[in-house]
Amino acid sequence: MIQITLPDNSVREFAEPVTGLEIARSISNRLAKDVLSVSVDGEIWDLTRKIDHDAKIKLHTWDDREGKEAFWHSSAHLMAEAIEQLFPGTKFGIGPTVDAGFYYDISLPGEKQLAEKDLEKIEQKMIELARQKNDIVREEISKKEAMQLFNSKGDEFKQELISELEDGTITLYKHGTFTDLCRGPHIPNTGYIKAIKLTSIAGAYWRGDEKNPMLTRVYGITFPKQKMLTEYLEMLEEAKKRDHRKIGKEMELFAFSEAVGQGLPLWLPKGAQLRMLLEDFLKKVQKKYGYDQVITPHIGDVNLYKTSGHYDKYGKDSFQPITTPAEGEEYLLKPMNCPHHCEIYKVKPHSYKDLPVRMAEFGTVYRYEQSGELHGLTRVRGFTQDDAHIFCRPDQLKDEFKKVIDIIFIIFKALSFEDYTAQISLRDPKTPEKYIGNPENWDKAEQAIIEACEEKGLKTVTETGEAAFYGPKLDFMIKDALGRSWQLGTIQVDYNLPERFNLEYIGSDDNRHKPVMIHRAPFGSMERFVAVLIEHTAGKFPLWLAAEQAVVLPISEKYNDYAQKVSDFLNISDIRTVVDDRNEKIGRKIRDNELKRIPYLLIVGEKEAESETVSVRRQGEGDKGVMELSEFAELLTNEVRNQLSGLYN
RNA sequence: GCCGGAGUAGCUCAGGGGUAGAGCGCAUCCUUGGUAAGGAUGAGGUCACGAGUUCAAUUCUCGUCUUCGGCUCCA
Repeated sequence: MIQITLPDNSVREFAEPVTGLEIARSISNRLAKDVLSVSVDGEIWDLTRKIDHDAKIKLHTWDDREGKEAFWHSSAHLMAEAIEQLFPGTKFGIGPTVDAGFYYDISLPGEKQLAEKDLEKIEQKMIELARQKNDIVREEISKKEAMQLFNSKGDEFKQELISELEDGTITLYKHGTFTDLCRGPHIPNTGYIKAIKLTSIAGAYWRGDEKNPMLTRVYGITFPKQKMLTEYLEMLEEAKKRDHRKIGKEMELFAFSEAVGQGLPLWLPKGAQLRMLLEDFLKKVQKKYGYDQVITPHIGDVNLYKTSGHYDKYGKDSFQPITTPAEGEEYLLKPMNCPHHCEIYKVKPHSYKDLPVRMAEFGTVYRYEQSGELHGLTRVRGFTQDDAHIFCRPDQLKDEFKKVIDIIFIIFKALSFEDYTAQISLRDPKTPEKYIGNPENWDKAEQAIIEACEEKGLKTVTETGEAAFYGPKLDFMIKDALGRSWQLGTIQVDYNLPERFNLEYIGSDDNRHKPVMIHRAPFGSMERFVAVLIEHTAGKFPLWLAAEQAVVLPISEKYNDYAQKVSDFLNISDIRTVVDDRNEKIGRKIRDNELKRIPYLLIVGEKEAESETVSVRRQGEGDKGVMELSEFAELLTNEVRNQLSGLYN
């Protein structure tokens, strides 16, 4: 008797070894149709593999990551089969799954290059092969046999992979005419794959090392239903519409100019307005939390960055030093603000009573990012960090950390960022050489972060080995409406710079002590934050951030004067208002201004002019009825105040 | 930086060895209108830049720059 325990702890008994598929069938036919893979005592198996011992299992369908992975992994094999049939002699690297789909790294025979046109041919072939419903069969093989097999195929990539595997653990998967070295698991047969889209071709170095030959990487995605592919493609279209590069151009927020240089954003008036509103908001919050605003230059003596250690780390990847008429004098565009802030700390001696010192600056930094890495506003060569450094006593660390978390909460609330994850990055104790500072301090800092998060009720994920070389950190990742994850805010503990800059305070014991530094940037950088904000809101910013909060639309030119009066009144009431006095019909003005994403449209004609009112329309929501001017102003003021309540409470 | 696409009007894009087209936007005029596109006329382009092939290049070839998708690197 074999006892199979299901996730709900119910137990099913089978007289003989049983496959995942058979178990699913014993539960329901529907499940048998949907199931893609099975976990057996935590290990993911093929559905067709016999379970010959008592086990805890879980059946995975398309709704589970494990199910999708088996499906896409099999799809990668199917693609490889199609490519091998179309281009005999192709060598194969690796073909794993990714977040959305899969890829396979291949090396085509001779000088053959794959072009976009070829993708369609491969898709066709894949569909043809999928329809054959070939069983995907697992086979255990000795290392020697495996080597011989791929040697006969002349595939040095697979041989390299095999050479690193242990004998007795090597498995092959076969279907149709194709055999691959693979750990699995796979779906039972290729017929499950109904809809196929190969999405792109890219170059990729073998094993991710630029010293190795470059392979051709083919990306694709597949689905068990045609309809799912259609929906996926529609979702991609939706994502394109939200792209901050597109919206930024459309709304005239920012631009790039070849004449100025790659990766150097130009903030247009409306983008600058948006950015300044964000900065002013954060400045107010920071003031409330006891920060002092400072200002430092854009360049600094190269020795400053040698002291800080940034020269070693960024020097070769950065803009080259600026020389001066003086012999041997060199300056660097600053890659970081912290060295300057350390020097500010050193301007005068500090008593333990002065701490914490909190220094904030919207500091613009320059880093020579690789040209291929530049991307809209999310990765640029000159950007402004909403940087601040907190110099505190070790006993203040946790408290200060908690206060920074509070600031981040206020910001997230003001921008309705609800779906975020917080990641604690700790050092990897196995590689102490990667980190500087003594382990005792590291322990204290890591503990302080963990406790601060707990006390703030922050749900976190912990990643070991992801810490910066100088200290552990807490990062905030925001998911946009399409589920893509972006890293924004960061809080980092640093014992390194106080050491390097020899920072001190006089303790109550009259001795000199080293302060602890916290680096923090709730937005991360203004550029990236605005990019994410654009994608999150699709350009429909919350009222408090809209460059134009209301637009007055006169029904005809006869009411332009009244419209101007309305606009003047609202502007005096601190509501950013403009007038659309173009010679157009009201329907046209409504359409154009809706598309400009202005939150409130105020229609004024004969009735409104007589009664000193406005007819209010909310962007995306339509007619809201007629209101007194003062009533409308109050409505907006309250809405803004409500959005910024974190600041005022 | 590497691999592969792309660069035509302000924007989105079509075209193609004989010096260019659409829609939107813009300008002027008509229209003076009540909740998502009123009408007419017109102005805009060294077809990214440089070289080569050719009687002739925006079109073909090469290089450069920029940009897009990846890779690598990285806050």
